[in-house]
Amino acid sequence: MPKNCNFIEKLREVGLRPTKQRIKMCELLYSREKTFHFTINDLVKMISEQMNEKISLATVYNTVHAFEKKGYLKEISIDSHKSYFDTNTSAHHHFFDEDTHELIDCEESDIDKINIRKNITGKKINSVEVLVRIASDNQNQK
Amino acid sequence: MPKNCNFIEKLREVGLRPTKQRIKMCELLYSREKTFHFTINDLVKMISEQMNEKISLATVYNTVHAFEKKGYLKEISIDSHKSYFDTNTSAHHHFFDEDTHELIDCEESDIDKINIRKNITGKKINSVEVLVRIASDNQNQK
DNA sequence: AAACTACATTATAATAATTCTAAACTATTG
DNA sequence: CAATAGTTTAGAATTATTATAATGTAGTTT
Ligand SMILES: [Mn+2]
Ligand SMILES: [Mn+2]
Ligand SMILES: [Zn+2]
Ligand SMILES: [Zn+2]
Repeated sequence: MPKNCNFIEKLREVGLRPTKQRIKMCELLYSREKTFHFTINDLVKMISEQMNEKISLATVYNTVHAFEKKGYLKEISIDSHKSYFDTNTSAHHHFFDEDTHELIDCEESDIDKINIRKNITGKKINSVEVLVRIASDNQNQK
Repeated sequence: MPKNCNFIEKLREVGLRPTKQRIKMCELLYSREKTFHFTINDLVKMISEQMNEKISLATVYNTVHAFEKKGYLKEISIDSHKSYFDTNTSAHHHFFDEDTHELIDCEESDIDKINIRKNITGKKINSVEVLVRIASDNQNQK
């Protein structure tokens, strides 16, 4: 997604009508310097706090899924009780903090390229992603 | 989990009362040669098909979570729309077939040991697991 | 072995997350 | 400025999961 952005054009490019609601959501999701992770709940809060107008919950779901389908968002399944989305849509690795339930992106350089030796006939590999579960190290307290 | 098994003893060992329902579920889950993956729905079907008596849905949930807490089952989050459990409770890697939504265990030898170069202060690594998403290779059709 | 107690099971209700519905609205096309 | 196809909306419906509270049972005590 671009930086300063003509979101209207970006939406048109993939065949999504640039409605008021979609443009607002683009602004919230893609105006930051860094990509980030959020839940639908987070996003609804962001919208109601930072926007004057309301967006129907159904539209938030619709729009998130429309963006996901168009490759503007990626769904991350880590915690079966919570569904995360990621504005970084490339295949990448994550740390998941089991204390805080925080998702942290892993830099390319933090993990060596992974070699899959098994070949499943008729199937191609779409992505290879690592999940590193972390938690506070209580061993370490002196 | 053992092979031929005194499930009663196994349950007692971890402080779970060996009730009729729990023993039945142990039989379904731990009498097979190979470990396997299932959803709550799968399990409910298995129970109603292979058992003469019924088990309340609440008990299925309670028992699965009791087993999970005691380390007899592991929850696998891969698809936010479905919650999988695994009778293989060790940390291990998976293939996920995006066509069939099938989870396949990855042998130890199929992926090299993963080296995490990033260190997050105050946090220890609990597990490192790889998810390889696969799908049918349509390129390959002649 | 009867009684006791703590824990477990059950049917059902409640909750939470997500999707559906159908009417009202709006961006785009001609 | 129609006409049209796609979109938003409030609210209903659906689904998965958890809570409730009455009943039942395993393990222990007498
Ligand atoms: Mn989705
Ligand atoms: Mn769980
Ligand atoms: Zn990420
Ligand atoms: Zn597995």
